Amino acid sequence: MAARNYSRKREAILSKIRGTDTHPTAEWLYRALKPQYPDLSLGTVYRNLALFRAEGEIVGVGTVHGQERFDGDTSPHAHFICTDCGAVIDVKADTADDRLYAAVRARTGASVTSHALTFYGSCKACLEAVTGS
Amino acid sequence: MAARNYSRKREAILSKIRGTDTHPTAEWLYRALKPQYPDLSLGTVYRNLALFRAEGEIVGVGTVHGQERFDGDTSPHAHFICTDCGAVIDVKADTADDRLYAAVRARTGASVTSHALTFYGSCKACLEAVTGS
DNA sequence: ATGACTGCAAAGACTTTGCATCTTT
DNA sequence: AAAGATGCAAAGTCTTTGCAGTCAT
Repeated sequence: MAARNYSRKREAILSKIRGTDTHPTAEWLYRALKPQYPDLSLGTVYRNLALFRAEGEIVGVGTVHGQERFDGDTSPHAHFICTDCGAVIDVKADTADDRLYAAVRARTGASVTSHALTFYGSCKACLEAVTGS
Repeated sequence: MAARNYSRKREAILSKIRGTDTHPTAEWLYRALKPQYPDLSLGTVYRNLALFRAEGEIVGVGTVHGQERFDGDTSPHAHFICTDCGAVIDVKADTADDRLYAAVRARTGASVTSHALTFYGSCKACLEAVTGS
């Protein structure tokens, strides 16, 4: 069962993810923690992210511009992803209720454990950058 | 404006995508077409997929087990993804209506152009493989 | 001590791209 | 001929992993 030992860096990584709403990449976390943990390695960040995800402590939001984005907020909510700048923004609205789960289950014969609702488009900042307003 | 020339292989790739509901990967398409087009290269598949996607002729469904999955059916519908075997199954149910789009727009100030609703879990086949039924 | 965690660097996997060649128009 | 499309192989990115050393229990 792979008993988990305490790890200062692991705590820092989890804390960092939970302390931001930018839905960071592994690289972002690495850079953010590097100043405080000069000997931190990217491999450790990846390893811990995989661990957190396996344990349900964080969630993957999907791949944006080739990099996986993570979310420390595991409560059900949707996301908006800017296809221009790659920003991932929380959207506190979600309509996938129990009835929908049941419907998917009925139609596919599968066991449904989670879902993701994601919107795409251009974020406010990118829109304004174009119009110059 | 990059006028497009006719290409036998391009047609075959698009046709292949549209002729399956497996939401294939680039590799899958490559293998599927290789017998009939022995000199087809993987690069060509990727190039055309990128082109189709840019033109809205196909849609990316997301990355599953590290590989992007494509869908030739661009009509609005949801997907179920089996986290065990990676199967991607169409779900003809979707609740993201205009009101939701408007809500996201209002909350984020962004322009919303599309969305994706994806369910995760274990597909029927994988469930049965476990129980041995 | 024993098992877990990490740094480092190499390896892996998927996708993109440069260039010469062949096709389409 | 001019512009576009492709094959091939190299390069690029992101992520995973083997190994030896370090830390937690």
